[in-house]
Amino acid sequence: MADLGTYLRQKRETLRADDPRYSVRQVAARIGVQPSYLSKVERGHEAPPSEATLRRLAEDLDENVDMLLALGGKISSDLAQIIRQRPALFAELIRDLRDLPDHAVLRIVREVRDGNW
Amino acid sequence: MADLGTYLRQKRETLRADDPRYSVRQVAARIGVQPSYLSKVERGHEAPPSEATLRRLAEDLDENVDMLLALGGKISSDLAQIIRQRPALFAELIRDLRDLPDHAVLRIVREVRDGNW
DNA sequence: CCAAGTATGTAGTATGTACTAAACACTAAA
DNA sequence: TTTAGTGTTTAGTACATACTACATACTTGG
Repeated sequence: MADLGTYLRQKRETLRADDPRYSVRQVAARIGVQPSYLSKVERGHEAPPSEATLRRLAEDLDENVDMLLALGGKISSDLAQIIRQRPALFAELIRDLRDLPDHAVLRIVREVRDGNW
Repeated sequence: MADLGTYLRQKRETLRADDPRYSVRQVAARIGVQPSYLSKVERGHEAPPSEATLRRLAEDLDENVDMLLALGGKISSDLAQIIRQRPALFAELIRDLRDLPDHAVLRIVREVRDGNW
């Protein structure tokens, strides 16, 4: 997978192709950071932004928050909290799911959602 | 649930009841920190230690690592990495599991382990 | 009672996180 | 040709994290 900076730049440039509102400066202004900072993040000259800033970026660029956070080396604080509430249980489950293919995990998601538990 | 400091002190004092090697000084020496630091952590006068230090503590006190990390507001880095590899998928699953009772989650763990997927 | 071991108080530090602020250099339109 | 917008460079900052080092005070077995 691409690193955060590369991914952000690519996405922003794509949006910018049909909308000039997606310049570094204007995106930065909308999400509340300095353009110089966003520029550095996109080029990997700066560590990934905070969770709050990544959330605003995800919204502005219409991207999946959990994905952007992951690229920034972070995990959504609401997920972290859920895990911390039952650490041993979730740790066991997640480690067991590490090698399962996507479709198998998705099947579990669906079963849980259907209430078969 | 108790906070990290209280929990650590309780556990250490319990061990110390039949083994003088579990004084603040001696535990601190074994896990490689200053006794003053461990003392402050146990009394909640200091922020939780790093993941590495919590791991050494867990081993010395024979405690569950994921639990101590959770009490310290952290998530094991290996779990974080597993989640970051498939962020959207795991995010969905974990949020769906939030309200499931322990026994239901355990059933999933067992099914995954039995290879019924 | 005193010496050894115990816990704790106070002060300070190195590194990382998450940015800001201002200036600079380029491009294209009016 | 200047001005409005673009991205970038450089320098610096406020706060958090994760401790250390040393001094002080308590406690308990011999």
